Amino acid sequence: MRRRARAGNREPPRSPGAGVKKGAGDPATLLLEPVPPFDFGLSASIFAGGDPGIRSFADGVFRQLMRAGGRLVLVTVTSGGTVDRPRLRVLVEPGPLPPGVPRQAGEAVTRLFNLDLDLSPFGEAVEADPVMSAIVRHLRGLKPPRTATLFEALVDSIIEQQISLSAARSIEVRFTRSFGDTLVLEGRRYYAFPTPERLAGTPPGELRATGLSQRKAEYIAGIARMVSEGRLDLEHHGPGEETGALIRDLSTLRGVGVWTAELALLRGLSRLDAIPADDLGIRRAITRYYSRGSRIDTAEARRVAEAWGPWRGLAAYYLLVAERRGTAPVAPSNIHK
DNA sequence: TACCAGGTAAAAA
DNA sequence: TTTTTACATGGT
Repeated sequence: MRRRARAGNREPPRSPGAGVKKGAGDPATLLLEPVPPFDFGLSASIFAGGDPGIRSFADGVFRQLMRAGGRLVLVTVTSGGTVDRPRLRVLVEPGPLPPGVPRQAGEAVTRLFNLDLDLSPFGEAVEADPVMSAIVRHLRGLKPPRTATLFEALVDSIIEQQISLSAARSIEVRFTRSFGDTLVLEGRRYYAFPTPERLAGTPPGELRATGLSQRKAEYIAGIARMVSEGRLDLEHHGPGEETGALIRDLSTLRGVGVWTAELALLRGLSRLDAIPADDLGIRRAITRYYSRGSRIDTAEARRVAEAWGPWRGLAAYYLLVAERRGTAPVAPSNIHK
């Protein structure tokens, strides 16, 4: 049973600085209480340097255009708490907002930052692994972000196939700026991730113009068509469905191999037991922290990941973040099997 | 300049 | 059935 991040909108209406502020034309402010421990600055740092029109984190302020209650809203998130008593302040614009929209925006932010996730069993599960334990202590309160939809995670993962992350990022920016719905606020234009409907109706040449290969454009258009025509439902999966079964289901889609399915489930559904073990970046990170030799192969990566149990995908994310931040590995000689 | 980078499907052997 | 190839962009 997981505790839930609570929207702190239960304050009396006559108290204007807390809870949801209601008023004609006004934006709304929410207070969220993430399940501790949660380090907002650390968790959001993955978004630093992003396109300010799409998703950004700078000077402690996160901003993104999201869908809530059927409309586009700009959410601005800042931290007002500590790692052990985390609080997030969420500004939802523009007003006036129909009833229910602020609450749904809060749920979208909760999903995006995985605020309901309880990290404590993860730390306990890797206690016997001195390498991972040291990283977990170092990155205490780090939660992996999620995408708003599984569709978004799937499309991003397809774009990221084979090419470098920096190449993929620039294509993703052009892709979202080209086909995403937009909102203009205070003279700035913001872009939401493109919908299946929009992508299904986009000529292949326009998709390719963002830098996608012919193949990837076909994969994305094909999946977008299936979703928009109701032949594929990515967003209503059975919560009891096993990750392995979901990987097999997604892998039947053209353009989706095991790597893509695992990455999409990790980022889109927060299936933290999914690990794209043949991923070059993950193999490099495991090599760095667990072997120090030349890059290990997929089978060896999966063998190392076994020790992390159902948290193997989250553990891989911790490795990647640790590597990015230059966290020094503890000596592998301390590892006892 | 050439090669590699968070793969995949289709062609060729 | 197994192996090889084409593909797109950005960094080195």
